[in-house]
Amino acid sequence: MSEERRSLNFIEQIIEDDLANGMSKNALRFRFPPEPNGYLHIGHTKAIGISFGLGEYYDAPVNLRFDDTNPAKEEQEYVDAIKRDIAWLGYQWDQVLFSSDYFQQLYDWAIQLIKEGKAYVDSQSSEAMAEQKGTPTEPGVDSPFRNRTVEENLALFDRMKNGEFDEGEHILRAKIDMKHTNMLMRDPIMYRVVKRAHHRTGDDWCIYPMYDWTHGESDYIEQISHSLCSLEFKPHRELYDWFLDQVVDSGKLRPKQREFARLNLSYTIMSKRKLLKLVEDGIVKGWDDPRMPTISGLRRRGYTPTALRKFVETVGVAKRDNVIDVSLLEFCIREDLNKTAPRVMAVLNPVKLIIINYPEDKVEWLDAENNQEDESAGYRKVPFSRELYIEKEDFKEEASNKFFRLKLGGEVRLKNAYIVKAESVIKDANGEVTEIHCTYSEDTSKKVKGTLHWVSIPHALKAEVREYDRLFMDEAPDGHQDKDFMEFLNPNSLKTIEAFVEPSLAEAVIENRYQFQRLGYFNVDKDATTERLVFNKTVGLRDTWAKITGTERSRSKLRQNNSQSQKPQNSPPKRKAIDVIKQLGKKYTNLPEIKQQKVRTEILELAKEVSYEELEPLFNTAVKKAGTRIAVTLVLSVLLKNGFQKNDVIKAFLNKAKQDSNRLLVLEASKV
RNA sequence: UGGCCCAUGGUGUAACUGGCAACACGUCUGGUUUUGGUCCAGAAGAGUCUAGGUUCGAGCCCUAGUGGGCCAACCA
Repeated sequence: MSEERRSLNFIEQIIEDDLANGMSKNALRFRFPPEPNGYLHIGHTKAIGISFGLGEYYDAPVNLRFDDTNPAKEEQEYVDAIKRDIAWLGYQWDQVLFSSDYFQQLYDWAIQLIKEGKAYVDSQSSEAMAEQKGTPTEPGVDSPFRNRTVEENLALFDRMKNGEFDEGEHILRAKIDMKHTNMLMRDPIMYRVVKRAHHRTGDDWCIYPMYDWTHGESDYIEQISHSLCSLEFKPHRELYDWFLDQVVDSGKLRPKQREFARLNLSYTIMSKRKLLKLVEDGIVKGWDDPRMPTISGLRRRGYTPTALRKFVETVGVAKRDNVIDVSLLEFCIREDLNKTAPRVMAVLNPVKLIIINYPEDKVEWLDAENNQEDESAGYRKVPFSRELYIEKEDFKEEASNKFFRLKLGGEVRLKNAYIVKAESVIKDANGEVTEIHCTYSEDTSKKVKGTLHWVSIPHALKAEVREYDRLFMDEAPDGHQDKDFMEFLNPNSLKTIEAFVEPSLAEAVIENRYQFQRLGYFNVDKDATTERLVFNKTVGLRDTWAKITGTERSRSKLRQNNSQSQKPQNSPPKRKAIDVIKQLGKKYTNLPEIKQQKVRTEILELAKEVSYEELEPLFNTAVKKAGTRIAVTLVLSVLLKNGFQKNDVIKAFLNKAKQDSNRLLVLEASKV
């Protein structure tokens, strides 16, 4: 974070206030607390960015704490993956810790609560407990076991711990208030019996603490100053504080939980459970499939830590529910790769181009700039010969002037090489062009409109290129109550292409990122071997040509259309009307009567062009901008123009006026 | 029917303790360019959910309403 900082978000504001109120800067300490039950995704990147970012900014320690209180779901594999991802993002944790480190302390505190009469063993079935818990609108009722004696509770809890009971027979609950408006405060469960080996503590325990009993106490043990989590934990805060109250020592720092809105990305799902299903059902090849929104998937896709961090920073921190458009993510990776990725030439959909006046056995090794955005990137050699591949889409026998590429009789520049002119074509039986015959000239100073990328056929390397499309067709695949997110799967999210690439790529190694010129950014997939190159398409270049032709599906255009259908653009006359209203309306009330007349006339003229459908929004604008009188005049004239009877109009008006209980409106309407 | 949270251009975030709404993405022009990329210049697009109130003045404060989210797992 730089000296010239953006405005503080609300969490930073809280911290600044704490600091101003006497908290020592040295007391600042944060934590990131994932449960090791899956891989981290782009949503976690935001949480990571917030806590670790704060750590970097304040030079405060950040713990990586695995919240591992449920042995049924957690695995070492996930612990390793999570560490790997965070490290890859470039963040440094202070300590790696586990909630399971605190099992003994938590147990001791639980005993203390039992002794204080603040916790009891309940022996009902989970169904019975659910029933007496009430609903958000109805209070719960006390458990019949709520008033067991301390001795009884102690004895039962001890036997729970010793494995004398099966899962579900008994649980330990905090004794708070079954009628509390916050459901979480209705005697929450602190411990349950789980007879499964824990990935770290093995069979040491058969009772495991619940999240609420664990989280705040763990923050307290670690002396976390600010415990930041996402919005859905807001209701837990009250309980977090209650549990803290039971153990906090006045001499020590008391952690504070604060909540921010989690990140949502359009066209993707962000739930570990659902992502797991994609993996288990074989929809994707694994957690790190390049189509996955996981950090490891994004990494394999070719995203960089820089881009991801920039993205999270740009997205900001607030409490409002949000859906970030994927185009922002794409912008961030393009911005980074544009500066850093070496350019190379690759042809994905080849057609032969033969230069008839170029000697058959001649080969020239031409200089090609690696990255014009980065002088230090230098040059490489690319071979040029009589027979080349170019993209099929780059040639048309005939085309309009807007088509800057190669057409019969037209000239085009071959990137890093010469200018060629298409003389004739050879077609197969289906009429498909199989060869384009050209002549070249060595004069490269000539101005031509188009530049094409190409590869020399005898020198080209074969490569597998994997192009990805979004995994889901719907903007919010898990946002439908009536439909399962799996229904929105895109059947064509992966396309595998056999491509030809320039020979310099023989040296490419896994995770190297390149720009295939005019095509997009690609990186070497981990499936690549010394014999076989495999590339993932990270993201395409911005493509204004695709937008113009509409040949290729342009996501931004689609999106634009979508948003337009949701909220139509103003028609030209309406826009004009609004403009006039804006300009004139402001001053209207201050104008002398004669000029007011003039303004009204003008508005009336305008109204003739406005359609009935556009009336209401226009009316609202008019009321705000120019006042009720103008608005009424305007509306009336539009209605009349559209063939309404004057009496009906006035009646409708009075109705509307009453409905909105707008006295002024009534007054004006009755005047007319 | 309860409690809590939220409400600013298409999207996301700003607007210091009230002073006529800014930045980024996206969109659209034009220019440069051996990438229809980058870069440069510019434009359109909200008057801050609604209605009241306080105030000389409200996106910021108050009240009511509307809309959305979260909360009834022996998950985290």
